[in-house]
Amino acid sequence: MKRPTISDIAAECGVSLSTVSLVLNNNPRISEATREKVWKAVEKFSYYPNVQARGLAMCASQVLSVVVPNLRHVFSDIYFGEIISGIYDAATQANCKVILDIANEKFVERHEHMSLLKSRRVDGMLFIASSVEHEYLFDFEKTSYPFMLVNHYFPGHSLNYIVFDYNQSGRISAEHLLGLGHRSIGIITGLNTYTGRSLSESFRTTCIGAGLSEKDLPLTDCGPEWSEGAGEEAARRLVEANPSITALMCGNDRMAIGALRYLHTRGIRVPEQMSVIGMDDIPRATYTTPGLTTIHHSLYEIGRLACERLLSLFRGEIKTCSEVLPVNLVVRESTATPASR
Amino acid sequence: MKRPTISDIAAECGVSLSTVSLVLNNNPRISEATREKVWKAVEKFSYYPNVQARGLAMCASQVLSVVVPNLRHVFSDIYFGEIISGIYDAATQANCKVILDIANEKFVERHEHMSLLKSRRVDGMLFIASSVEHEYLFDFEKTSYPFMLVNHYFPGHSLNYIVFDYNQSGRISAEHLLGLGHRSIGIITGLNTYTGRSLSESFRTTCIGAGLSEKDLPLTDCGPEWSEGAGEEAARRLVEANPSITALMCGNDRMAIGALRYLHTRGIRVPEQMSVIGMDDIPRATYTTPGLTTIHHSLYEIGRLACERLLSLFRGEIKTCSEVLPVNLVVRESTATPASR
DNA sequence: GGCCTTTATTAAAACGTTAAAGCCTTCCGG
DNA sequence: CCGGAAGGCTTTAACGTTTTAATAAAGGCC
Repeated sequence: MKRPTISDIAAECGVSLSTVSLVLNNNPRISEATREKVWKAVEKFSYYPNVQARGLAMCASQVLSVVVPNLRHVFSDIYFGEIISGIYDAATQANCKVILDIANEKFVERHEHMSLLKSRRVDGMLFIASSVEHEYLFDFEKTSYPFMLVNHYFPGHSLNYIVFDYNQSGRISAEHLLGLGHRSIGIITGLNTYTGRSLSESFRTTCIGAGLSEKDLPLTDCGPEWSEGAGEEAARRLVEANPSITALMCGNDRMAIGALRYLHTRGIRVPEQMSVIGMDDIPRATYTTPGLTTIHHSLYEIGRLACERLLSLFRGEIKTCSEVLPVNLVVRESTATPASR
Repeated sequence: MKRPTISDIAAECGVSLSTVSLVLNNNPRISEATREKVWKAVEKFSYYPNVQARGLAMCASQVLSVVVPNLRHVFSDIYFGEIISGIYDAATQANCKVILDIANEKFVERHEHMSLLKSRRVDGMLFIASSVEHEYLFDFEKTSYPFMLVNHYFPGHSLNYIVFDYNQSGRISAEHLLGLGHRSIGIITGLNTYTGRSLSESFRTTCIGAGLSEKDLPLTDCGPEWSEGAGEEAARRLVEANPSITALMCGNDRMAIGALRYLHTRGIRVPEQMSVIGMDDIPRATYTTPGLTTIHHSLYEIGRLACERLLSLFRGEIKTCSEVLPVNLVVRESTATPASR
C-alpha cells in the first residue's frame, strides 16, 4: 500500500536521491549506465514522482483553471465546449492539467480568482466570456499573476485578453446585408459583454455610413444567455415592433437558430421574406434549413491560443497580451436580396 | 512579490508555526484571543496556505479527475455536460476541485488512470461512459485506489459503479409500446457499452415474453457516438430494411431526435405512422415536434451521487460501491397506437 | 609528477505545511 | 501541600521533491 518514493529508488540502485532526481528530469550530466539502472528500478517499483512535493520544490502546480460563467447547461454549450477543447489540447501538450471553475456568487465572494493563484493551486487562469459587471477581474491590474480573458476585454483596463475582431465582424456582416440591398435591419445581441457592444456599434456605424438612419436599425438586448430561446423571443419582439425590417443580424448562431425557429412558426420564409445572419459558425449552422450565413470565429483556436499565451505569461516570456483575431464571412442560404414590396 | 507563509504570520503574532496552523484548521484547543490575533494577521497579509505543502503533509490533493471518452464535441454534449455539472457541485461542496481528462490513446498508453493517482495528483477518479473495450480499467481490481464508473459497469468484474437500471428502462419502454399495440419494433442503440447491451436485451426479452419473435425486433448498432447523425442513419437503415415496423426504440434522446429528423424528411408522420421512444429525457426532448416520449434518467443526479460515493471511498467510509438507480417513463406525443393497415 | 579541467555524483538546504508528542501553567480535589 | 488533569502552546519530525555548491575521480598537458 505504501507508495515508493525517490529514496526507495535511490536505495535500490545504490545512488543518492539527487542522482535519481536528475535522471527523472533528463539531466545530461548523468552517465548512461546509472541512467539505465535508475529507470529499471523506477519501472520495477512502478514509481511515479509525487507531484505535490515536486510542485512545492519547483513553485509550480502544472494546473490551469478555466472559469466559465454561471449559466444553465454551461457544460453542454457549444461555445464554451469548443473553447475548452482548445484549452485542453494546449494545456495537455504543455503537460498541464485543467481544472473547472464556475464564476458564481460563491466564487466571487470567496475571491477565488485570487486565492487559487495565491494558494498555488493553479499556475494561471483563463476566463471565458466574463460579463461587463465582473469587476472583480480588475484586481489583476494591481498584481502580476498569469491570467487571460478569452474572447472578452474591458476597454480602459490593462487586462490580458485575446478576442475576435468584433468590429470587423460587425462591418463585414453589415456590408454583406447592405450589398444585398437591405435598408432596414434588426439587431439581436447581448449587451452584457463589451464584444457584443462593439459588434452592434460597428454594425450600426457601417450601416449609417451607407445612408441608413438610427431608426432603420432597431436593436433588442437578448439578455445574458445568448441562447436559442432568447433569440426566438428577441426575434419576435423585433419583428412585431418593426414590420419594415427585411433582415436580422444575430450576435451568435444559437440566437440566429432561435430566430429561424420563430420565423418558421410565423410562416415567414427565409431568405425570401427575411434574411438572417449569425455569428461564430458552429457545426449546427450547416444543418439548419436554410443553411445559416454567418461569420466564422474559430472557437477551438482561440481557446488554444489563449492557453498558449497564458503559459508564456507564466514562464515570463511575455509581460502582457492583447491579441485580436481576424474573422471571415461564410455565405450559406439564409441571406438574399429582399423581396421588393 | 514574495508570498507570505505561515511563518510570516507566526512572526507577526509572536506565536509558533503550529499555533497558526491550528487556528487555520479551526482546532478548538486554541484560545479566542490568539485565534483572533492570527486571523487579523492572515487578513492583513492576505495570506493563503500553500495547497501543495498542505497536500504533501496531509497526503491529499483535494482534486478529483473526471474522464470522458474521446468523442468530437464531447465538452458540448448534454449527456456528459449534465453529469459533469452534478460532479462539479458535489466536489465543490466537499472543497474539491475537478480536473478534466480525455480517455484518448495517449491517456491509455501513459497509464494515466493509474499515474494520476500514484503521483498524488488526484484523490480519486470518475469515468463517464467508458466503452466495453476499455480493459485498462481492470487494473483497478488489483489496487484500492478510489474510483467510480459513472453509468457504466463491467459484468463479472469488481469495479465500483453507479448506473441507471437499464433493465428496467428496457422493460418499461417495451411494455409501453406493447401496451399501445405495436408488434414489430426497431431497436437503435450502441453496443459499445454494457448498459446499451442490457437495454436491448431486456427490451427484447420483454417483447418476446409478450409473444413477439426475434425477427419482429430488428436491431441496428449505431456505433459509439450515440449522436443525432448516428440515429438518423440507423433509422434509415432500419426502416428501409424492415417496412413492417411501427415503432423505434432508441438508446438515447439524441439518436431519437435524429430518427425523428429522418422520418420527417421521408414524410413518415410521428406518431400516426411511426412511434418513437427515446431515453434520458434531456431538455431538448420537450421541444421536439412532436414532444418525445422517453425514459427519464437524472444525469445531474447520477453525477452528484457518483462524486459523493467517490469521496466516501477516499475517506474509507465505504470499501466498494455498486448502485443501481430507478428510472421512470415520461409519455409525450411521439408514441401512439399504430395505424391499422 | 603536479596542476588544471572535465565528468559523475552527492550532501545539504530549501519548499511550506501538518501532526504527534511534549512542556509549562493553572486549577482542583483530597 | 501534593498529585493529576486540563488548557494552551511549542518543538520537532515528517511529507517527497529540486537544486546549488561541493567533492571525488579521471583525463590531459606541460
